[in-house]
Amino acid sequence: HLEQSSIDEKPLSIVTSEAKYKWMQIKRTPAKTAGKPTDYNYNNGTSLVNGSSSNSLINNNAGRTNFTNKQLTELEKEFHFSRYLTRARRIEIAASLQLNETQVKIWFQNRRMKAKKRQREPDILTFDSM
Amino acid sequence: VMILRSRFLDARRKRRNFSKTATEVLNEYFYSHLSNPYPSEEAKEELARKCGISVSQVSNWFGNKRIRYKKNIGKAQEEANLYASKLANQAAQGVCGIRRDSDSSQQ
DNA sequence: GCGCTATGATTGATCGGCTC
DNA sequence: GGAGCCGATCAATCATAGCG
Repeated sequence: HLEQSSIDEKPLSIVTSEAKYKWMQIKRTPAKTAGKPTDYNYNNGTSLVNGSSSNSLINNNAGRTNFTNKQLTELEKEFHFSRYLTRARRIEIAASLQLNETQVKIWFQNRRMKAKKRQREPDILTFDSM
Repeated sequence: VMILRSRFLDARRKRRNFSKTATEVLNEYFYSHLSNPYPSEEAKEELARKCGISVSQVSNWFGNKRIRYKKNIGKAQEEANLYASKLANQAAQGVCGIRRDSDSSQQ
């Protein structure tokens, strides 16, 4: 972690947004998920937004993957069965859903956090409007 | 049925903008901690209480704020200037409602 | 209403820290 | 040394709110 930024403290009285602090320069490495032995990027960059079609829509190279409804449904189903995956099960799921192991692992991690958050702050379902 | 379920379970469909005072409170905090706008869990709880929103919403707000602020660096930021002068005035008057970042923390 | 921008929420993926 | 997990965050995107 970065200690004080080189240009630390004391913004100018007139913040013309130029005085940058460390956090303003944070950049994350693009995302390396894509190509992994287990998955393939069919669909070159094109994407059909959460389609009802079947196959994944992975961003060509790096970037964020858009899971299909089918993939999400299966992952949810699995999650409700067990919140944690064994290595073996992860491999199976990844293969059947054509995702790589890391994606499945991360999905479960995020899903656990989501569940935890919902437990802390339950959804207030409002059925008005529709 | 599944379609309807997913449709209505998508919380994004129903959204309210925060009250003006809530936004004001959040902005005051953000700009008075511009060197490190990452409120602690306790600070988030305090802000949530003051604004009448949840801690998650406070987190979302800061997440969006930081990203959008960064995207606007270089462009004119009236809001930033507005709060900058507001803070300057408060400092001049010794107002201590909002304590400014006195340290140079990280992350 | 329509088009466009502002804004709150969601989520795949990254980062640092910790455990085993 | 390394893999997986957690908690926080990033960054892109979605969907609606709000304004002219």
